[in-house]
Order: sequence, then C-alpha cells, then structure tokens
Amino acid sequence: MVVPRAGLSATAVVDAALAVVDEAGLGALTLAAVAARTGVATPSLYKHVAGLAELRVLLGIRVLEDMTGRFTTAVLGRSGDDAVAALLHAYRDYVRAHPARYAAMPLDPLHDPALAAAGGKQLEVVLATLRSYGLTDSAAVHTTRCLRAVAHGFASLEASGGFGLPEDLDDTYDQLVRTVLAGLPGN
Amino acid sequence: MVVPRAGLSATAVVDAALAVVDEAGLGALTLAAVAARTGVATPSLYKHVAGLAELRVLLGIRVLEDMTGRFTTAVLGRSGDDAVAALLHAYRDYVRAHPARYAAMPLDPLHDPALAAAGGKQLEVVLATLRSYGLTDSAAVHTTRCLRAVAHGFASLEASGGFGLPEDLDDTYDQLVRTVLAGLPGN
DNA sequence: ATCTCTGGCTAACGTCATTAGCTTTTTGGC
DNA sequence: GCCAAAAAGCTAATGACGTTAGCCAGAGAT
Repeated sequence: MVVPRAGLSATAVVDAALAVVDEAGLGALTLAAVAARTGVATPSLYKHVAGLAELRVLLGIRVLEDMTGRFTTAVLGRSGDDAVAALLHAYRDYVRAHPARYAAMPLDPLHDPALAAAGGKQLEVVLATLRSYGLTDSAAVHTTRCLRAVAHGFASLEASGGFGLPEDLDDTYDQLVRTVLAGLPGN
Repeated sequence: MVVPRAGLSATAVVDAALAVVDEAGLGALTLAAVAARTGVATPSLYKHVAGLAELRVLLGIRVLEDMTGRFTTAVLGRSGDDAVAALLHAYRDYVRAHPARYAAMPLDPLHDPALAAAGGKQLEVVLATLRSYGLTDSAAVHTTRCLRAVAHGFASLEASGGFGLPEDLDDTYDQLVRTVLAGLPGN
C-alpha cells in the first residue's frame, strides 16, 4: 500500500485538539475527534501522546501559556491600578474570545508537575504587576488570589452563560474592577 | 423468580446520584454507578429518569435548592453588610462542605426551563438581601452579579485546589469580603 | 542492500449510554 | 376476589469511546 504519512507530532496533535475544543466545546474533545481531524486512526495518536489524560494536560499547558502571553503584553508599559485593570480586562477578554479553550485550562496547575512551570509563570506575571504596591510576600499572595478569584469568577460565569438578565455585562465588570482597585493599598 | 422490587423513584435515583457524586466526584456520575448503588440494572433507571442528561438536570435542581436553603438561613435576622457577609461565607462554606456536589450545580440555570425556577429562587434571596441598600433594580442586578462572581470564583478555585501556596485561605477570603463590602453603597 | 526504528494500521476488549422488547408485579375497576 | 392494564423490573443488542496488542511499510543509517 502506498499511503503517505500524516507526519504527526505531539504538537500537531495538541493543535488539532485545540481546534476541536474551539469548534465544538470541551465536551467534544475525544481522541476519535482529534484523530479524524488529523486524518489518522485513533490508536495512531498513541504514538505521540500517552492517552486522553495526557492530551488534556498538554492542552492545559498550551492554554496556560497562551493566556500568560496575553497578560504579559497587557501589562507592558503599565503600572499600579492601570496595570491591574489591564490584567483583569485581559483575563476577561481572553475567556470571551476562547470560552471553550478556557474551560480546558486547569484551575490547579501547581498540583501537577507537568503544569507547574506554566502555572508558575502566569503567577509571576501577576506578582510582578503587584510589586509596585509594595506588598510583602504574603500580602501579595492574598491579593493575587483575590484578583484571580474575581477574574475567574466573572469570566467563567459569563462564558457559561451564567448571567441571564439583560443588563450590560461591561457595566458589571467595570463596577467589579473598580471595587477591586479600591481595595488595593494606597486607595 | 421471586425478586422483590427495588421500589425506586425519580427522587431516589437523584439521591443515589448525589451520593455517587459526593463519594467519587462528578466525573464518576454514570448511570451504571447509580444503578449499582440502587441495586438495579442500568436500563431500569430509564423508568424513572429520561437519561443521563435529565439526571444531571435533576441533580442540578437539587443542589441549587440545597444551597438556597443554606443561604436563606444564613441571612435570617441579618441585614446590610452583616447579611451580605453571611451570604458570602455561606456560599464558601457550602462549597467546602460539598465540593463535588457544587461542581454538579449548573452555572446558567436561567437558560434551562427546568432549572429556571430553582435558579430564580436563589437569585431572589440575594436580591432581597441587597434591598436594604436601596439599590435600584438595575444596580441591584450588577451588584448581585459581582457578589456571585466573587463567591463562585473563590469557592470554585478553592474547591479545585487552585490555591497552591501555603497562605491561609480564611485570611484571603476575609480580605476579599472586606473589599466587596467596601464597594457597596454607603461605605 | 539490509537492519532497525518510527509511525502508521487493524483487530479486539471493556465501559458506558441508549433502545427494544420481554416478564413480572402491582393496582384499579368491576 | 378477578382481571386487565400500567408500572417496574429484566436481558440482549447497538454504537461511541479509550485503550492495548500486534502487524506492516517506509525511511535512514550502516
């Protein structure tokens, strides 16, 4: 038989998985779907990825790094409240742009060795943003947690259609961001 | 054969589903597991429940109502900041007590006719709690959303082990609650 | 030219949801 | 009390999926 090779790689498999998730939601992430998209039989994926569980982890890393990149450019050249607001808006914007992808992001990256590095980098960006407030290490951690809780809470609810009433969501988020900024040192 | 009937009902099936979720997590919620727990063959469950999708909805209603009950008792006899703080703490406490169950709660109840009633009741409790601040209808909605985003964000991150560092989570939540209360009218 | 590794394949199995169709129990009307 | 019909259970079968085992072709190195 003369069948040209698909020329797959772990990266290409994750690319396909990302496309599947973007198009059909996290629930549609199945090895069968990824195989179909890459033009390969399902078991062939095991040559590049250990299984569905590992694919999910690799996808998580990808999304984590993707978000970190956006955050980094969002805070570039900003500081103080300006930077924090940019961070919060970048978070929401990312989730709005890629809701299904966001659902693929692990919420506890630090607990998986494979994800810890990517999670740590994202944490670093936030901690760096807070540095100008002169927060001590522990205080910075508490504040980072608050920022994350607020951004994740709002964004995940918005992405899953959790806000059913017609009021403008931009207004709600502005109010939330204002409240958070007011709670930072020096305000 | 003389096989006594199991005497199942939709309610009993949901009870079993809840037990499965509490013990083994939402990912373990399978008709096979529920059937095993109720001592019945898997297809027999279809006599009481239309399928896994409906079971999930019924479970969602149950959890939603359960939470609403806690919220109601939490705000009883309180008002203003005191009531809002009680609400936020009741939210977190519920999720800590039943993390897997919370994951079974739909975030967008208003979009499913079957869930809308239960979701609306929960919303009512929060809106009633905010009444003493004299917020107009639209402002009350924005504030309710903020409260929900904060509570859901923190609680879901905590429940999924999203806070990896050793700092005390009670301290973080206190800070968050304080910030939110400070953002309410009259503070 | 051959050897070996790599990346594909098919076949098979177990788990799950779901449907169809059968049997037994319960129950309501008489 | 008796009988029909509805209710509640069952087994068997199907199809999607993940996963494993084992086979085969092509590419590169020797």
